[in-house]
Amino acid sequence: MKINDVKTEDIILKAAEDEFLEKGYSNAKMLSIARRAGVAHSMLHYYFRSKENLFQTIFARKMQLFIPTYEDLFEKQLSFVDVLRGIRDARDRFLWSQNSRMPYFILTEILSNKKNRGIIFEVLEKNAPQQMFRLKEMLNDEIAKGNIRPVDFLDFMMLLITMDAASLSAIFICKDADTLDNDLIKNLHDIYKEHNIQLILEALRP
Amino acid sequence: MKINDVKTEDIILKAAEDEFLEKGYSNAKMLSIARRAGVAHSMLHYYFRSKENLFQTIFARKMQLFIPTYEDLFEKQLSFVDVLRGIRDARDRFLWSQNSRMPYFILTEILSNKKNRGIIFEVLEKNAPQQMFRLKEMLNDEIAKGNIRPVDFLDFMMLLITMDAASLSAIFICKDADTLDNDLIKNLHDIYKEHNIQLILEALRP
DNA sequence: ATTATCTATAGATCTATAGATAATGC
DNA sequence: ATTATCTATAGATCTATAGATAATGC
Repeated sequence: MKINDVKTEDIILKAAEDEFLEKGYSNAKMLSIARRAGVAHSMLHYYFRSKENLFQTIFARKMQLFIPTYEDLFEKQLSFVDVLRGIRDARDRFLWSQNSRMPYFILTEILSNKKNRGIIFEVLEKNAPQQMFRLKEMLNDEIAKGNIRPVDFLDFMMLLITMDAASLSAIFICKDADTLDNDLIKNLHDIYKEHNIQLILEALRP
Repeated sequence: MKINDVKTEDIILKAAEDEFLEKGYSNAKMLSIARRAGVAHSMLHYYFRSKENLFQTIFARKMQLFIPTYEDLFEKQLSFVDVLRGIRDARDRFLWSQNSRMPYFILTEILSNKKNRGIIFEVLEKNAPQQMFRLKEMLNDEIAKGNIRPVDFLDFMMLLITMDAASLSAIFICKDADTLDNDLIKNLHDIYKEHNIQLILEALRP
């Protein structure tokens, strides 16, 4: 039974993930998730109690993939901007690779929902506390040097993540839209990355 | 009766607009709109037949405000970039002024929904056909001169609107978020405007 | 006589649970 | 004996409409 136990639970999680990403929390339906998973919908409640809980479980897990391999990033004595670039690349890979609706999802369901907004930071704090600490140190260093105006660390992170998610959402919408060729989309994607960092640093200039 | 007729219809429209902007199409409820408007919910169907229709009616009307006073923009012999800046400013004023959830709404309900995506273009084409024609001419001119790679006019417009709506959504989320001061938000807002145009022109370079 | 408004309710969903039945571990 | 699964259904909504009642125009 243990074997089947794990399997069913995972099948439900996968089905729920697809459903939530595709339709967002409110439009996602328990019956639809059950249908995707090929189980009776009472199973969703058996394993996860409620829709709310199923959602939370998925995204606490999903967000863990947000944590990239930061290990070596701080060993290289990189400049602040280069560290930001490194982190952004990891974030970008995560947002872009998984499912092209992911950035859009992060923006609409996580960032714009105060109740869910903390999830990202909780996961970061929990899974990469040392890296967060190092980054915070670097930020405060820049502030002390007068390169950046005083800003709260979490606000700073919020800024980075939100701008990224928004840009990638826009690119996803354009990609999915009409006759725009892939070449142009790739171009946009490459260019936004550097622009977003410059934009934020500019906005944070004292 | 004519007097009361118009009033009720407008009260419903206003209530529906608030509800749709706040919650999005799916989460908006007819009963909730009726409650906001202070009328029996059957009234919504009396005037607008269905939820779908009510939505369409509101946003066809709302989107008309998207059309700024472009009249003088093309008289001044401005460069292509400056025309883009002028149009962007008008778009920005519209998105920013109305209701701070407007950019977010445009992104999530209009742009990311294929069925609704045409609304913006329909309205533009209907209410500012000459300006659209002039802009199209300018774009094709830039393409002919080799400053911009060949791109469909509607795709180009889509790009501009989507990037703007996304950036403003991000800024709105940050604004609404935490302890970020208004100064910083204003900075971000000022800077993104020029960045977005540069980003798009860069991405469109041949 | 026509138009506007309200009350009541049909018919579809949707989340969640109760209770029966099947599968596994000991 | 315990765990997993299914069927059936309660209880809340939600959209939409039917039909009665009130308000206005002629």
